[in-house]
Amino acid sequence: MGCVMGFLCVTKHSDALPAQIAQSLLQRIISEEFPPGAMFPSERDLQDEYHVSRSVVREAIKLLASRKLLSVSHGQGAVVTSNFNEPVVDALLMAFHRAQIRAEDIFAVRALLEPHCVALAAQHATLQQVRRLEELAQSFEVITFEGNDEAFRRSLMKWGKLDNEFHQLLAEASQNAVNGILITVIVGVVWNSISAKMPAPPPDRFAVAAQQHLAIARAVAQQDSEAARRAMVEHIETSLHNIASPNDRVPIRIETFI
Amino acid sequence: MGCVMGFLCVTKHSDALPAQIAQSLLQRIISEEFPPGAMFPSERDLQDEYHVSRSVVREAIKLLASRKLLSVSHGQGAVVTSNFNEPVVDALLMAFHRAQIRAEDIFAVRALLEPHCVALAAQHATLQQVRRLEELAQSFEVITFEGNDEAFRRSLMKWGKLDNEFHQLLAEASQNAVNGILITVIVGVVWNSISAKMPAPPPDRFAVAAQQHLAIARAVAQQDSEAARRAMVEHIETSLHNIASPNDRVPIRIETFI
DNA sequence: TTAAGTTGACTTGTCAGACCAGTCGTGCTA
DNA sequence: TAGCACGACTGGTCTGACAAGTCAACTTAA
Repeated sequence: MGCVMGFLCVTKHSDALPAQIAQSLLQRIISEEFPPGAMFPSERDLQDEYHVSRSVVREAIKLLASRKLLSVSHGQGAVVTSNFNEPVVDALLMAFHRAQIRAEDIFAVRALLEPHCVALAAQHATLQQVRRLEELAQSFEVITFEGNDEAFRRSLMKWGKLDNEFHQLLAEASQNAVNGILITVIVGVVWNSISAKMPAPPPDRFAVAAQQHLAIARAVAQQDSEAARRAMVEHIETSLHNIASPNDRVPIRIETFI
Repeated sequence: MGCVMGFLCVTKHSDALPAQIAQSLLQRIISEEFPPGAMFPSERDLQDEYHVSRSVVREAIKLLASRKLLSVSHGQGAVVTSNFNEPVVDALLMAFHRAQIRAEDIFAVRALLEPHCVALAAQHATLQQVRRLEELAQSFEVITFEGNDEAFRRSLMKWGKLDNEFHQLLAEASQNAVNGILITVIVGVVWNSISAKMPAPPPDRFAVAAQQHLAIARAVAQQDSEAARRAMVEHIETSLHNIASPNDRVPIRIETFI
């Protein structure tokens, strides 16, 4: 009763039991006692271990799951996911929606971050990263945007997935992890939100973007920072026009937030 | 039973009741049916309204509270906070800790974002914003960093609060809300995390920073974008040396995460 | 009249135990 | 051997009870 962690036995019995247990569990996740991918103890087990009721355990688990640190499924149990970027995307999406951010503003920031980042990447990218980058850049070309709306959405999703990886890879190669996380997160916001509602543009728009991806990859491969920077500036500008109108607000997709 | 929103009555009874209700409530928060600061319905009321058990309602509320959209206190009830930036700070803190971000990397990104931002602010700041900026810049000077460690922490906290507002105000004045949110969030990370563990530096370090704040405010007041940019570059550099060693990792404060 | 204290009607927090509802492996049966 | 039924897990929901905190209205004493 109010006795957390057994021996630790917090006597102060007036404070958020679920939060305390969630904290304890989080610490055990961070310390890799429960490494990513591992099975999490069942609610009944935790109930016994912490000597609290199952409701408390459930709320604690819910707390962690809402941060996407656990993935729980009915009948099976919970597994540790240790997903630390997605919660940022979710929260940022919310903040952007709240502030009625325009697509234009997002791309203005990207136009600041990414050229700088790609210039760094041109200096620091490993051979392996360059190879993957070129591979990715080439795969944009084979995506076709013909057909009805449903086919367009499918293609768009494929494109978005590649685009995510492309920009994320560049960010990683820049050797500044903050850059990496911010760009990953912002690109995530763009694809999670804005692009979901974009109208189908003329197909050749994407051909231009595909060429730009190739140009960026080439410049990075040649370690030409300035060319890379220029190519990225151009690409960001094109992207804005491709996937949004400047005054588009960030639409919220509540279903992904909870 | 499994019948959400009364008339809506989702017959599919196999999926995350609490999440559905949290979604519904979130929508009602966003639509300002429950405006920020307003009292939230009690658990029993919601239980009746949605025709589910209290456990389900509690979990739904917990979901929203964990996103800091509600603030619930024992015996009183829950109030709507609509706090959309803090969740980003929390999540980002987590992501940074996970990626073992160095303080240096954070300040490298600030050195990219903030000078650009302050240059815009110099062009777009309103008279009111300029006044407040100068007011803030002056109040840094009167903070003294003498005395024992506890006194130092108190002064540091006061400084941090002002610093937060100073940089946030500049970000707002830049007229790019994305910039505003990102900078607010990053400054939040810095003050929430790194500065909590900083050792007490020689007091005159802060005097230099105070002077820089004044220089920035002056440049913005004179609408001199370039001077503002230069002053900010210098300031960011000083700040890094003031509040962290370059190789400091972002420490995690789990207690604030849950 | 005023100040302090008590009571009661709220609120959220926790507990216990029951049952429903999925998932998966075991072992029986055809 | 292929397929099915069962049982032993898992999480999901419901119920009703009580503890614990808060606040306002009401009483009581100065």
